[in-house]
Amino acid sequence: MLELRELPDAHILKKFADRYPDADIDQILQFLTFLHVATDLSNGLDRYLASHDLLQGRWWVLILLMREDDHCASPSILAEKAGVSRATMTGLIDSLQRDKLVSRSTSNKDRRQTQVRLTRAGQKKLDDVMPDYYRRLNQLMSALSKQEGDMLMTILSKLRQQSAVFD
Amino acid sequence: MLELRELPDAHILKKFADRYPDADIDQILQFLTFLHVATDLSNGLDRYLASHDLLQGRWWVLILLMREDDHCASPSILAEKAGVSRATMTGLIDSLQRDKLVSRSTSNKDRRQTQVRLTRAGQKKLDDVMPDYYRRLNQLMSALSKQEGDMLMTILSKLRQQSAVFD
DNA sequence: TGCAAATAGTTAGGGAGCTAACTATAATGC
DNA sequence: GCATTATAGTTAGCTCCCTAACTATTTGCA
Repeated sequence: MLELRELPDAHILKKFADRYPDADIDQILQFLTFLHVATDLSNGLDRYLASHDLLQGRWWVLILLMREDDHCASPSILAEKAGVSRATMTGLIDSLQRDKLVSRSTSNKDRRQTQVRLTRAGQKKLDDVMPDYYRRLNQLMSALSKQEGDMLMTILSKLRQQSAVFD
Repeated sequence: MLELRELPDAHILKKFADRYPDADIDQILQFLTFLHVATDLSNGLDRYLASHDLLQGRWWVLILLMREDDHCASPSILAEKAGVSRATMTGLIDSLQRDKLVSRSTSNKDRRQTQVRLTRAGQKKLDDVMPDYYRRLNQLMSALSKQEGDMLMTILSKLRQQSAVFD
């Protein structure tokens, strides 16, 4: 996602609105600011995770595995839940396995399937990362009042319902 | 940014809250949903732009050039305003130049500097892309009332002020 | 039963982002 | 006035994402 360090000022917005009459300045600012702030936060999260030799993709795989009662899942399931392609998941699992945070084994029932398992080192990695992550998240989200938090969820839900507008 | 197709349910959140006492379930859901919706919209925007042979990075360079009165800027300025590294900007300009949407020329005043200029074809590309983009944006943001739009900007501003929490 | 279709995972190749190192030019300062 | 330092841009090599194509295995149906 683009960082968009310079949002348009009034002069520029007018220039675009003149050439493109459908442009609605408030809507443009809301949308671009939304993407801008989300990108900022996402990059910030990645910087924090990088200090623990993780990034969002690898981190999320560990979390998905910890969610499972037996700490196991197949690459396909992980790919689907993480929202990445199976090919990308292969790479993420490769790199986590290299760091011994997960292990791979072939399923006995279906020899096409691989079982990915969270190792003890993987659980320890999460135990290192998560408490501080939650503390930082708490600091971030405490900037919003209870009402604002509720309103944010309402707004996000309405935007999500429109997510096909670009298709 | 991660797509996070499966947000946690109550059972999973409890499991994490038990192991990590600092976890605040509402805050986690707000934050993950925020990143999730933003990623959805960003991916949607990319899909729309891809139908015009653009992605956010290339598209934003064209917009930044159109903002300038003489439709010119240096790679450094463009990199700074787009929020990408100068190296990335070199690649974006290379590919836009290959498609003849921008041109490069060396500045006479400072021979280290390059002038990047929006070509007529580049302007035409924007004229193809922007009206429909604004119409789709209008449809998206019209899901929010005036109050909700204002509240969104307030919330985003508060979150942005906390963007250093992950540092 | 045996062959076609479906499924799981990986590999190959491409795009866009990054940092670090390099080249060319300009500015500064002894 | 020349050497040092700073600046503009590019190149090289990395990550992580993608799609398409490939291999191995299982399923299903004639």
